[in-house]
Amino acid sequence: MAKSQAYQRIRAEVIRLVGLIPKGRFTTYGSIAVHMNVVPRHVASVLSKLSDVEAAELPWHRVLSADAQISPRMDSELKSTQRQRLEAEGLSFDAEGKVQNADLHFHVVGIRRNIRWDSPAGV
DNA sequence: GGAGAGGCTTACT
DNA sequence: AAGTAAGCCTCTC
Repeated sequence: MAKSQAYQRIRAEVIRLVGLIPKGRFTTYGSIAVHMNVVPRHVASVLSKLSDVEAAELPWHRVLSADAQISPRMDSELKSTQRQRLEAEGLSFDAEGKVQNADLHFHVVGIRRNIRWDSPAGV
């Protein structure tokens, strides 16, 4: 029995969902959180507390913040790593660290809440 | 057992 | 439009 079954469940789901993200796509903490019916912070916390093995195997870099940006609170090294990995997968980043064509590369995690990128008009 | 913090989000000011 | 404040639930000290 784990310390908290809830957290175990959450972590397992996060891992699974993140692992399901296809290459060249991304999703957001909020999307995952909503999908699991948890708060976004949990998703972030889970990712930050992942095991080394999981962090190495899991494409956590495909998880971005709500605005399709790399989380600014993240460690500097991780931020650059994340960006490099995403670029390596074919994603493009703006000078601000925003994903270009976010709506095109967004991976829907089961459900989708009302994603409000700045310009849905482009679609 | 209580208090602080956590890779976010949303809403109001 | 940008910045500040509160919220969510769980973990860790």
